[in-house]
Amino acid sequence: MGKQPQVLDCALKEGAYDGSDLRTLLAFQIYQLSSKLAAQGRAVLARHGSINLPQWRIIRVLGMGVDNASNEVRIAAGIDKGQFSRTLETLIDAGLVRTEPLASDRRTFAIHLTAEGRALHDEIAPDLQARHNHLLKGLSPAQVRTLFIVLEKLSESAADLEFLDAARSNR
Amino acid sequence: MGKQPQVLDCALKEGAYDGSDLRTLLAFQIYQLSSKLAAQGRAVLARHGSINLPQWRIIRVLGMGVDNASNEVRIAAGIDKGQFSRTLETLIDAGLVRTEPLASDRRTFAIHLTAEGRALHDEIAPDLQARHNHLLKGLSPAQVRTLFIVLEKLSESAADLEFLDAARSNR
DNA sequence: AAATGATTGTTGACTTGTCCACGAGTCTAC
DNA sequence: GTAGACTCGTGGACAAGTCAACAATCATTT
Repeated sequence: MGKQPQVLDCALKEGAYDGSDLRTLLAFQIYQLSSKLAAQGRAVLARHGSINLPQWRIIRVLGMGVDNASNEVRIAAGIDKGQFSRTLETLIDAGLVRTEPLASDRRTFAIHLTAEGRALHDEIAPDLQARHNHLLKGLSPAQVRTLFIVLEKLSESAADLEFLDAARSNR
Repeated sequence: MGKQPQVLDCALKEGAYDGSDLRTLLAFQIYQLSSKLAAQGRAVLARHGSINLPQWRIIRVLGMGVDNASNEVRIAAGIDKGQFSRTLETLIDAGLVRTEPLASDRRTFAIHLTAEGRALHDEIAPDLQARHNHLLKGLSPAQVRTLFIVLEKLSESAADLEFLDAARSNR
């Protein structure tokens, strides 16, 4: 492991996070981390049968009781409308969720975990909790707190393109 | 924007980053951020013609002069072997890169940006630099430094499954 | 020198993600 | 009450990503 420095080496001095090195290209690094986490997540799920990541993301949202209205669940899961529709269909076919119409808005419906879906959620969640703990164990409490604050800010900055217009008008 | 708190609210007290709330599920948050950054990146690239994100990732690695050997470029770009092969083919067809055999290892080859590829890189890079700066502008220098240190640690933790065995043996 | 194991790139097959059109339904303005 | 704008879900089409088999090549072991 001597070949893999634990922290960015001193060639990257404080302030030198300007993207001039691949390791400081934020979008690049987030993409690579996301891919690795997805592969790790798939390996965990593979030990619990054939459920896939999109399906788990929906089960997780339902299991946490965030909301049951279809559009709210989809938004919380962060999934495209078309993909959500198709993935939900596979969960219904597998008997893991059931839906019921919403009287308040006939375009939408409520989604609930079935007993089987709840059981699968409760079976898988501990392993993903262990993964979560594993990811955080090398970080100090202050680093963890900063990380989540920063992720929230980045999520907002990632939602707009105003920087392009600013760049264009500064020429 | 009042509906979108700038920082995690006080329901998430220090230490409460255990994944019990969707906002503290690290893999989930990284996945959502990565998707948003990809969409933002596609919007930026769309202003420069028809190049796509996988192609840009390769051009960026070549433009930064990290390496030219095919496998090293692929690893640096973080792309699957099959996808890399296909994406490289589209870059060659578009006249943006050229390859030449490597005498030292006849399995591999060197990849170079053509003049046209270099010009495209130089045209696009400022907009993505502006995006990078936009992402970091709401963060303090200390937060930025912590972020990159943490991303590196997470990248390592994301590469193994030892936590599963540890969890199983603790039962 | 030959056998064996590992690496690298291509290709096929499939999964997952994105984009869009459309229809049904809701909301708002008049 | 109606028209127009907008939302929500489905399905089609395509792009992007993953997985694996195979062949050629290199490295290691015998």
